[in-house]
Amino acid sequence: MTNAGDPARTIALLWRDESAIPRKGPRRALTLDQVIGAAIEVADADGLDALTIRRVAQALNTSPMTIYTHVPGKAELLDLMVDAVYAHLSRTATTGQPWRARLTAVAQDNRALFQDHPWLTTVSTQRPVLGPGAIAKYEHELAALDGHGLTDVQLDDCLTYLLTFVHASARTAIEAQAVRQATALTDEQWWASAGPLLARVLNPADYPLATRVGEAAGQAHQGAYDPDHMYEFGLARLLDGLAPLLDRTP
Amino acid sequence: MTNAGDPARTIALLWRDESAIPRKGPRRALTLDQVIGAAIEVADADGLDALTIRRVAQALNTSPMTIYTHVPGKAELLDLMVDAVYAHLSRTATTGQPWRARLTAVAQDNRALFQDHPWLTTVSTQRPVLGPGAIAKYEHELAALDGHGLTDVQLDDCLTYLLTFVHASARTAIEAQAVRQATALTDEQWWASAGPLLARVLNPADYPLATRVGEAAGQAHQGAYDPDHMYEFGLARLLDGLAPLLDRTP
DNA sequence: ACAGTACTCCGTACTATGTACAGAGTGCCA
DNA sequence: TGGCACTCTGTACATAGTACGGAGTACTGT
Repeated sequence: MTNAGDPARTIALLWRDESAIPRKGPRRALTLDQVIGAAIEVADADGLDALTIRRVAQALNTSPMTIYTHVPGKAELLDLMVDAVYAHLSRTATTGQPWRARLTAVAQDNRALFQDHPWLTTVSTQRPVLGPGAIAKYEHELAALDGHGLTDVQLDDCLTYLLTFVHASARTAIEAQAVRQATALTDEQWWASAGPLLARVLNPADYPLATRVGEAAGQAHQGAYDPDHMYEFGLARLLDGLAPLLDRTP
Repeated sequence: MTNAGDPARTIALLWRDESAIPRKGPRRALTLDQVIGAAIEVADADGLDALTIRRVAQALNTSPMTIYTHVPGKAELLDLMVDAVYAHLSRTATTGQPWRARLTAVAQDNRALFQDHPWLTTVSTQRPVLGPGAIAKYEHELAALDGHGLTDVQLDDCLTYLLTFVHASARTAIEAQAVRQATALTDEQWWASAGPLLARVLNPADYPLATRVGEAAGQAHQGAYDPDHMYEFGLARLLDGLAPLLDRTP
């Protein structure tokens, strides 16, 4: 989805390169930031599916094609949206604290970002968006890992590993919520409808572990995946896994 | 995307419930499995975006609307596709081996699955597809974790944690590849185009860590994220993180 | 045997979306 | 003051999912 078209144009837009701004023609009624802001509002409110050029234009009281005078296409608009929310990421200061606290804060900040902008879990961000927001975020997060004798490559590895985890667990959480809304069924209702049917076709003796564990997990998390629990559990494992690398220099 | 519509209908389809098969009307020219198979072939070859009802119909030499006599809609078709590929997952036998080997095998099997069916990383699988393939997969994978004194809930937690990791890292790998194909640029070409521009707008002094580490990581992985390296690194950390839970009973 | 009816198959058509194109108007620069 | 680069906008096209309805088919109860 992201990163289509001319990289030069995208980078000029991301960094608001003055030299790329045309000097002729009528005064524009909107700024780029207004377009990006409107797009983010739409996506925050109704998700990526609802993010259409027409919808953004409507929010800005203009015509769809006007959007294209600010942005080459939808893919570039997404890149700009991503960088904009990265720029506003809350960056908890944790200098001097132990590494577990610092990494927990980084994870927490990212988790909050995904909660505020659920669509962010959905956009592909390969060939990472190289805007000022993204770079600043990277700088801040690397700082949380610095000073433990890691090589530069390891620094990047550890951070990527952490962010991948937060991304994935946020994605799961958001998806669960989205499905619930889309279906307009609570998990209990869904199970009430699907459960009996499943019982008719599924023979527990064929899948002893699956039925036992599935039931136990379902009970424990009241009928569904529990995103908060998954996050807590995963983060604890993740930090334990990094300990051998980070506990050398305190 | 997935899990829309009537859960009862979906489950009946997933389990090929005989009692849900109509007894009247003309003999059908296609079986459900043919439809699913054709859909999987399309998605394997050209990705989820290319998976359209019209395309599946074409592959089966029939009309688009005929597909709808087999499947209520595209969402249900996706559920069926997911369960079908789960059913064919390679299940490496590892009974008796140490837990690290067993979990590595589970991860590897899933990784291979994602490589064979890249679209699988993209489909939302919340409110997990409860078909025979998915359950059999769950049963097999739980077995790899069983016998270390974990509670049922912990069993589920650990497995989910592992699968989330494999899913996320596969997703990153696939996305990187997809972008490369879509852009028709190699990473070197892309950087050649974007690099100089970036150098003009980005002041390295503002982001010392980011530029240093970014460059080091870029060099080490020859210009881009290296999915294989990310997977190896992540899996090692992941197993280290699970060790405190699993090393108690051998 | 025969009607009724619940199916399958499929052409048509509606809606939504990204975006190309072209025309009209506007304001900087030589 | 002309010219041209640019903005704004209406129209239009291609591609989706899928609702609808009609024609034909085969199982069911009489």
